[in-house]
Amino acid sequence: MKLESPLSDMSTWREVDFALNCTYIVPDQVSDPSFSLPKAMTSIPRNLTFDYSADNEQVTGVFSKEYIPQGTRFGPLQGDLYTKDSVPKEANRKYFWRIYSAGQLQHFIDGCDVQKSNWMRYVNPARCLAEQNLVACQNGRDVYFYTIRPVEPKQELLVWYSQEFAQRLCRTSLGEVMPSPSRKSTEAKNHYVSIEHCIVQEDSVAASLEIPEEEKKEMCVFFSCGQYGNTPYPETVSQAKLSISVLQLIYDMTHGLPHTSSPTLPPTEKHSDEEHPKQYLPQQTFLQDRNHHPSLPAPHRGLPLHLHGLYGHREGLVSSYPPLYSHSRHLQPPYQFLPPYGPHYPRLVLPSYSPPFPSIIPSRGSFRYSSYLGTDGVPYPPIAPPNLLPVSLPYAPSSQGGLKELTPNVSPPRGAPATPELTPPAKPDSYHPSPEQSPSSCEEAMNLSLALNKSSTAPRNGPGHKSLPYPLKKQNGKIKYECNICSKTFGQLSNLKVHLRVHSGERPFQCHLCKKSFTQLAHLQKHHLVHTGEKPHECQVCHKRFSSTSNLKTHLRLHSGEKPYQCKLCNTKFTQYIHLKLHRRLHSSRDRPYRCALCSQTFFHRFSLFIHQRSCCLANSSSPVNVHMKEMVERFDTSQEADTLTE
DNA sequence: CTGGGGAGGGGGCCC
DNA sequence: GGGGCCCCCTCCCCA
Repeated sequence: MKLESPLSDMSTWREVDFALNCTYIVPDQVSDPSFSLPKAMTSIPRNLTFDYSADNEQVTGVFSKEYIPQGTRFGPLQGDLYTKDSVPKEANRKYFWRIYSAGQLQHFIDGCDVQKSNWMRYVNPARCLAEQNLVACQNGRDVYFYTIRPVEPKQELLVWYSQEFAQRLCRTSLGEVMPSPSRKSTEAKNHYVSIEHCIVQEDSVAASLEIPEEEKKEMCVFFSCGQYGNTPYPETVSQAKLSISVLQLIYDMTHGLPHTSSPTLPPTEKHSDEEHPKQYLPQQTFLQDRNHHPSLPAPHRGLPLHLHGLYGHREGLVSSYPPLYSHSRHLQPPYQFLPPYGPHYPRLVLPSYSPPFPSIIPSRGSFRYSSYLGTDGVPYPPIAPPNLLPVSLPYAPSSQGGLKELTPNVSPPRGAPATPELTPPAKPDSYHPSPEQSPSSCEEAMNLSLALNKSSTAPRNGPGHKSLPYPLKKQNGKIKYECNICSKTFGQLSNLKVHLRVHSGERPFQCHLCKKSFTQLAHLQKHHLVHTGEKPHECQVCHKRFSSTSNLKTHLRLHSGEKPYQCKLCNTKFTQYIHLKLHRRLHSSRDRPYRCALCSQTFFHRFSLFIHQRSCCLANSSSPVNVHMKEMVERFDTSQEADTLTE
């Protein structure tokens, strides 16, 4: 059984890891005030679309219009903000999201009001892992949705909480109310039995684990709640306990039982999704999917919707099967993280994006960090030192509410899995959290700025944060402004501010005609030529006209005969670098002259071989880190920078 | 597969 | 300091 899907790589991520390592940022559409629709409708990004009910009266879900890569961030969620004490009495809590700070509930984001909220309110909760493609994370004080797998065109976006998110909810919602399985009371044992009976039947996964027999049941439950992999056992068990508690709460709530009764979940019934399209599945399907056991049954399809924890009968979502993501400390970067991408996915977050082999890269002025974006423009997954990261992003999407919704839609259960207030906030230590679940780790998840730079003197706030003192550096006697995300420096603050849009996803300049938006006015102005057909730049030789000087310059090479890009293997020359790149693919690996004596891998450049032998060849070749290093070396080897190096 | 054009994005410099 | 202009780079599309 292999657990090497891209998802398995993200399964160990904490919320901060999503913030750090997400590959693409998709900001909301900037609402046009002339639209007669509320922000919740108009803010939807271009690559998404709504699905409507048969009468076109209500939004029933959010679908992708095109392929969306794994590791894409949407958000943040917008809405009214309420503190615990300022929640209006008449508030509809079904769209509440709870925001925590230092383990304490800090405020709610209420997505109910379509004028104040954004499109994310319409994202439906996933019924099982198999269909979940978004994970909700609290980064800073915002909630973002990250794609945890590629989303195919016309696929519905379905979200569920991150592990940490769910744990916060559970911890504060359940408190001491739930029986702790660790007590091994009769009650708890019954609890185990019923859970096992209903959820963990035929589990061959746990059977394959080398854990004490008597504890496999706990593991099974744990697996059923979305956990898997080689998470250290004690931690795993604690997760199982938590999940059991949540399951029980859901069951009790939906059966009108007091929390402490032991559940007897209904027997398996077979219903097709067609018959009950919106019924929500418990986590047995997680077990199947995650562990590649397609043959395993998927019981409990007959469970009523609320039993699956989407929207409780009182208010909002109940977190019934949250723990999708282990918060294991053994974070592995998402090395298989680079699917194809589309034009809507700007390059983004490159935390501390120094070259991968800084100590051995020759110091050349032309060797820019952007080289490591790869020549195909796809950023490498960063190897981010844990103390360097983007925290809260600097620019909140512009909020232009004040519009009227034509077709009000405020009725769950369709809608995002909000985080309702189930019970009064619990005492922090109510269920003996493991070290991983300690308030400190909780704080880490919720207040990234505190968590990440505790030992650093670097500014704790995100770029563009109000209080951000832009880090200054002196280089050759000149003041440089440093980006605290990617450490790139700029001679002028304005340049840094523009640069920060790369990370924030802010695109303040929008084309009135096609609604495309840009980071710089000049780009918008250039773009306008697309619509006007204007071509201001004329070739003096053939009088052909071009919209940009760059394209004219490329064109002029045709007249001059200049072909600056040459293949080192066959000496073929090209006028454009992209052509050389495509050409080079034709050369098979045997054409690469530099071969590693240890692993037989070949390279175009000696220096690549040098890097390879000192970085990844000798290491365990199957480790994700090493796989990533190999990819980096491969990209370097085929990059323009490598060509410019002297032997 | 090659070659040409179109378009977008990042960043430096100057006003 | 902010904005405008310009250049370079990269990628995509298509013949």
